[in-house]
Amino acid sequence: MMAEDAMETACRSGARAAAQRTRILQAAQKCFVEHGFHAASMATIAQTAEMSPGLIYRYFRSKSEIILAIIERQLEIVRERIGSLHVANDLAAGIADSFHAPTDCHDDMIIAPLFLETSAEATRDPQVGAAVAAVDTAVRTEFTRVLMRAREEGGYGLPEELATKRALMLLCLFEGLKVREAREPHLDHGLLESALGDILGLLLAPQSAEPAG
Amino acid sequence: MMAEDAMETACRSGARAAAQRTRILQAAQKCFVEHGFHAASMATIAQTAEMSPGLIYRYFRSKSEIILAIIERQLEIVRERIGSLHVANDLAAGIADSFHAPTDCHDDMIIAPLFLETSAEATRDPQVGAAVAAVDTAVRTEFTRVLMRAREEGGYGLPEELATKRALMLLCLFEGLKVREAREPHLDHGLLESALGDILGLLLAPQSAEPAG
Amino acid sequence: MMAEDAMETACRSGARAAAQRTRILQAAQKCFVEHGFHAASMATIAQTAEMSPGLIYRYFRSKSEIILAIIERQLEIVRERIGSLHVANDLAAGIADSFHAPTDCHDDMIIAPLFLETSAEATRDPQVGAAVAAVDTAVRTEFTRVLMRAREEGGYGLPEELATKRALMLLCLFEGLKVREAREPHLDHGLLESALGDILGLLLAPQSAEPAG
Amino acid sequence: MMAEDAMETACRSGARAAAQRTRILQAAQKCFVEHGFHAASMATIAQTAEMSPGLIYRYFRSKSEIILAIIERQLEIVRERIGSLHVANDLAAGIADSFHAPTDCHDDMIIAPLFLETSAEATRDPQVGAAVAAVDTAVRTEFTRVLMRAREEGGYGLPEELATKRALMLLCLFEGLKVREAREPHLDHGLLESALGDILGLLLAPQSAEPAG
DNA sequence: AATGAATGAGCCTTCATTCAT
DNA sequence: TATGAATGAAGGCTCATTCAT
Repeated sequence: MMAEDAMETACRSGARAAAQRTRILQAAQKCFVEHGFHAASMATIAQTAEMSPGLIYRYFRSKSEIILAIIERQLEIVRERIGSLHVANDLAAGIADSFHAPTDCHDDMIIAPLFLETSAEATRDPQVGAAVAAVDTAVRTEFTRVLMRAREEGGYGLPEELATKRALMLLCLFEGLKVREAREPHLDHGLLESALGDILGLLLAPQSAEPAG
Repeated sequence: MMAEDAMETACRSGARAAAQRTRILQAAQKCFVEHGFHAASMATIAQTAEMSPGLIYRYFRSKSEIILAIIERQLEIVRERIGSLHVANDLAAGIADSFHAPTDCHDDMIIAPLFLETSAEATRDPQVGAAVAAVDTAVRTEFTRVLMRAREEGGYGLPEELATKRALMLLCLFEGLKVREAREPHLDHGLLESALGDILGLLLAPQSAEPAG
Repeated sequence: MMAEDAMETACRSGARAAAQRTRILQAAQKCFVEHGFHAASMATIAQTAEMSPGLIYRYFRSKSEIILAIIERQLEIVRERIGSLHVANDLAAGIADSFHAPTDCHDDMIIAPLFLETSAEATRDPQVGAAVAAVDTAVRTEFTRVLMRAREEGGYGLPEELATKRALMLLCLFEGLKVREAREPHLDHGLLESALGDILGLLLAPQSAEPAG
Repeated sequence: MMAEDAMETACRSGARAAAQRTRILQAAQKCFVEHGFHAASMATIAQTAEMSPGLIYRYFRSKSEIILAIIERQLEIVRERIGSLHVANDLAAGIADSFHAPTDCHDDMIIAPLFLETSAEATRDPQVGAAVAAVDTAVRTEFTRVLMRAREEGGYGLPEELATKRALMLLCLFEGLKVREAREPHLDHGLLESALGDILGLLLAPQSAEPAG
């Protein structure tokens, strides 16, 4: 009721504030991975972030805003990854490795449970649905572009129609891997890598004559 | 007063009891799809089932038992579907169609949001994790078997190692489709069908000489 | 709404009805002893009485009416026991024996937990309080009368004032034994009997010269 | 901001926390006396304590923990009282006075309804049963010791066997008084005091020759 | 007379959020 | 900025009671 700088309604700015927000988001992500969006309580998040529950509300308006931020960050990671299709040499190995990576609070990974809950939430929350659809469309578009690009330019030289189909299937495949990560975490690493090698070989092979579907 | 001594699944037996259980499960499934496992309240489920909250507990011991029952039913559907790979003629079309099917309480469909939440839950609840892993392993095994079976016997005549890899990728692909269903519900139906046709053609093609990965 | 014999508002009459009431009361008593007045549910009582919950309400208007009936029966037993002071020979042994009697549904025993819960309830429910106080006063009066009666008439020949005091103390003693029964159920039987013999000897001894209080 | 690192009894520490715990326990005791352990609701307790229901759970894990705390406190009072037999002068008056003391939330009194419900609960809850039995045994032991102690040392000079019996009977008598307090709250004070004087005179009298039982 | 399915109020408990300090 | 005590609205679940059969 005294010094009350009421002009800062939303979030804060400045280096300190950013650090706090990051701290909270990392804690929240850890809790969400461990318990899910709903089962993770603000108290637990606060404890994990080693701060008081009240303080969190200085940086986020609500729990749902934190969830949105986490989802947004996950989408951001996807956006950052767009284009990694270039490096076709060890693609299978890279993807397979990220499969068995530890679920730590790595800030640059698509965490399977978060991905799944986000995808489910997309069917309920229009805001999430729109954001997710936008990113996915962008990814498919970029995938398609890379598949169409000439081989000598680091692409795969597929004709547009085929590239569009293959891009979609690639996306499904990668997302399916996230599902697999959650449902069968002890999946054999060697099998996974060679299976990926096989299918990527098929999908990205230079086109001469298509097999009859 | 009708067939009295029927299968005693859980708490009560009898035709009436079975009908009530079904009614509850359908209502619960609807609520879970709309709000998620944890956000759906027993009160909402009761209202959807057009009964009082207390009555539900005559047929299910707890909310979590209902969740488990729903999950178990979804897994059951998967089990029932194992082997549909045989019918390779319109496989792509069939899968694509089920993609755009209405999300009604149809009792024989794998509902995308439920599938995703279940997969996420598998990460946390060991009971769910075990059930899910068991089913998935069975599916992969059956997929592999079909891929290995001779063409004249309705199979695809793949050698074992390749069949194992392709089965895994097929599973990922199908699961990825469920993700897509949630994230991009308005995906173009024709594209999806032809993309599926293309990739299934690649994966299930008769083997003469493999393309170099 | 059809044949509705509305003239039977309260309980039923007839041999069958009485038997049912008894059956219910015995079941209720057993449940109350095991779980307490509040923790025992009507469903449990019904199950114990091997009848449906609904049927109970044909014979008792409410659970609280059953509780009252049980309390009333316990008081009745007390009333019936009034006057047993006559038989002074084996009084100590008799009391001590009833201490270690099995807690079965014996219909003619003062059950310790019921006695205690009833006494507690007496401080809350005026109806119970009044009934209990009435019985206790009667008991004290009768005790006093016996203590005053001449020895040759089966009494103890105490003067009125002393008899009044001793009657009160005897009542406390007996009630204290009920408490002991609940709190120290494995109390040594021999000790109890001889302790009772000792104190009864003191209290009921022929009066020549009183000790100075 | 005051004495910060105090005794950490349960969940929280600090002067404020202790005060809150006390506040809750006093409110709970009042409610338990008025309604009984099970009939008193957390909402009522919270209202009595003039706080929100949720806050109680900051200081107690559950209702049952509160009940246990109340019971434990009552037992503690008994422990503190052990040994008051010394002061034989006005013993009868003192006991009689405490009989008619107001039932306020005095923190150092054995409240009759609580005592009775606790005793009944001892029959059902093993934890309560054990605690109660332990205290009672201690009390009897101490009573016996005092009765055996030489008169010149503030005791009553009874031989061991007799002391054991009389100690048991004294305990019953005192407990019976608690029953009486609940069942006949308007019992004549003068009568009670003189009756106690009489019986204590008998039980604690110097031993020369026992009367024949 | 008898059943047991059904109701709905109320109970214990949790938790997102606020606010005095 | 930071705390954590406090709130109060649900949430899951139980149970006395009713009623169609």
